[in-house]
Amino acid sequence: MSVNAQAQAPTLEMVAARAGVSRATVSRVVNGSPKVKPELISAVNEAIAELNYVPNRAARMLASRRTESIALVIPESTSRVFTDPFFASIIQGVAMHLATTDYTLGIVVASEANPDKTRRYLTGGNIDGALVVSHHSGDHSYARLGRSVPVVFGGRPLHAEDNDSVFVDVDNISGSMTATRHLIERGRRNIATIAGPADMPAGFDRELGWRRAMDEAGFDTSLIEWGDFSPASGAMAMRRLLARNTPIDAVFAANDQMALGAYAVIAENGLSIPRDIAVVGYDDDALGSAASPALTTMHQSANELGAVMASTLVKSIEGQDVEHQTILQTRLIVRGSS
Amino acid sequence: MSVNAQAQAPTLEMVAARAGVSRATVSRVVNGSPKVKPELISAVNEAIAELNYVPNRAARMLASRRTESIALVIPESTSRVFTDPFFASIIQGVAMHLATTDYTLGIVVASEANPDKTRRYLTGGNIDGALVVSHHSGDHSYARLGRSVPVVFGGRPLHAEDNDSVFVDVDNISGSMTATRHLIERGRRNIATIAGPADMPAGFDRELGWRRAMDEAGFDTSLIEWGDFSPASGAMAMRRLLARNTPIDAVFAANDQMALGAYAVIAENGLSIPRDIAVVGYDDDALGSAASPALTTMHQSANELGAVMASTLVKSIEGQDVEHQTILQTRLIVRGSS
DNA sequence: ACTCTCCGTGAGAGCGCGCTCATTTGTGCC
DNA sequence: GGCACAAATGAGCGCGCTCTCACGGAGAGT
Repeated sequence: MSVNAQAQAPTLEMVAARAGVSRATVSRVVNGSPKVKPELISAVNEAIAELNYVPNRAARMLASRRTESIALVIPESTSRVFTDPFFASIIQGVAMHLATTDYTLGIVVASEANPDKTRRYLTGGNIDGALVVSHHSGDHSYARLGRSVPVVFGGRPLHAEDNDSVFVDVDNISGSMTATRHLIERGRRNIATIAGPADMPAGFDRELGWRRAMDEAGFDTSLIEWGDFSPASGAMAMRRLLARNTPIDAVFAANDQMALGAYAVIAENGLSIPRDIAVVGYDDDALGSAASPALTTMHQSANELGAVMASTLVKSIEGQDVEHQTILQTRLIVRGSS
Repeated sequence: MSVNAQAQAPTLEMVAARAGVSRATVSRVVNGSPKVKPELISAVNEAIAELNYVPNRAARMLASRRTESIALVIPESTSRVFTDPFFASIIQGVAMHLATTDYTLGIVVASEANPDKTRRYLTGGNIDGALVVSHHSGDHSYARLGRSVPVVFGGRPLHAEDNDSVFVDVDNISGSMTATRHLIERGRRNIATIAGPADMPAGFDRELGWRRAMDEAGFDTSLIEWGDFSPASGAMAMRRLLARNTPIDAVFAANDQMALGAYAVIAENGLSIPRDIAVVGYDDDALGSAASPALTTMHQSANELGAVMASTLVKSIEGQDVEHQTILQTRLIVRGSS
């Protein structure tokens, strides 16, 4: 297969000849310049339609020095990037927003062989802007990138001096406070948490929110075990919590997957949700609503995060003013498990 | 923010001057031409390193008439494309493969305002190849696209005359036969299915596989209800099945989400999995393994599908011979629910 | 020793478009 | 009716690169 005929794609020149005008005029029409006679506009448009003309992206980039493309930089191991549903949603969200624009998306996994080449690519005029997302809040090594090209970060910067960089984040701290307070309002007192890794903002902040809400209420914060956000790790953490032989009447898990991992262990131990132990998760995964009982959770959308980041970046590329910080709110979804 | 300095990115010309050679030689080195004196190669490489040179993508595209970018065309409504985890995984899989190449990904949602413009874009020399994925097997309206540019389809083509097109598919039929036979081997006889929509290949084929396996064993195929792949629809389908008051000792659900929806209903009715009703799902969702009991399922990966499609397309763009049909195998994962 | 071949290199012509600047055409005013 | 001025259009250069082709020099053959 694939002799890739490709014929001869129509060019500006051909359209111009057909419409009886100059290239410049066609270019003006294509780019919506206001100062072209209406009759010429329609003549050109006709020619465009007849020839099935579409501007050549490469030529346009070269001439205008704008690439209409942005990079999504993910400083994580390749395998991680491409197995984690969080990143899948981010990518989807970014792609979703860009679909409404003329921008194109390139994905860069930064831990690739040649880190320098990555940086050169990013600063070498191949992209109009970059999105940087990582699970690890420490990784703001791309902060300097912002000097040569607009950058939007996903996740709060770790260092104070980064406060001139633009970022979008989900409000993990107040989200987990909300979740924990909800359990407290339900009359629970011995509220455990299955936390995520402390070196990820989502892990660290959600643990922090739980601590704050517990402190606020004057409750003990020793009931904590850590997982890695996988269902299996949630199950193991739950097992360790129960093994303490301390009263536990509620669990706040840092994500739904761990919460559902805990479900199984709670059931194994002959306990009932929510009667004996109330459970609240985080993320509003599709399956939380299908679990039995349906899982109470905090709704947040990586999808939305990606879309907002993309939209912020595009605005900033186009010279509009943008918020330096955008915090996406999460909301509590109460279901049967609490 | 964003005064976008962008300085002056080094050009081929500058590298040439610095290395004391001509542009052509630098170009040869950059593109790995075999016929350049070793000493010049290293001189050029030095200059490249010193200047931090990276080739300008746009210029390269223009001159070489190769864009190094491919389109992922998804003829579905925008909202569908960007909420369905199936597509997220496909995108991720494609991106994963392309990350190992120099290709860039553009996503096109075909139901956009201007279908003609989409087609013109695809045939207008803006991409080197296209990937077409849809849930709806009927949608091979892009078959003709293959004449101007290499195309790889996700999913089996519906029409026989399409058999010269290249596609990659997961083996839904034999996968669901395997799942059903597994239940039969476990001694189940009244095996129901919760099928997916018949206008999607995944729905249609998985239903077909169940029928074949049931026919093969001489069992009755009347125990069928349809859902839309969502957990809620699985629950409703299960409810309808139970309402028939016919003996049911197993359920094969066309995906894990519906299977887990059924879990809840089975529990509500005081039945036990797998003692009273064995359950098998499809897809190997992360949560299936965390459910209680863990869900037996068919493993398949949209991620892999995307990666294989991308790899096939790139090969075909580069003139290599490719399989016209690639069928990805699925495998049974036996867990506690059967 | 002279020509022939071949390999490595350089010169230069585009690729299709945007944009500046000169030119043409049209309009209003004295 | 002639002039100034504005608006609309066209001519042409250059973006950074690839690629063809011509050229120079080294080795081989007669």
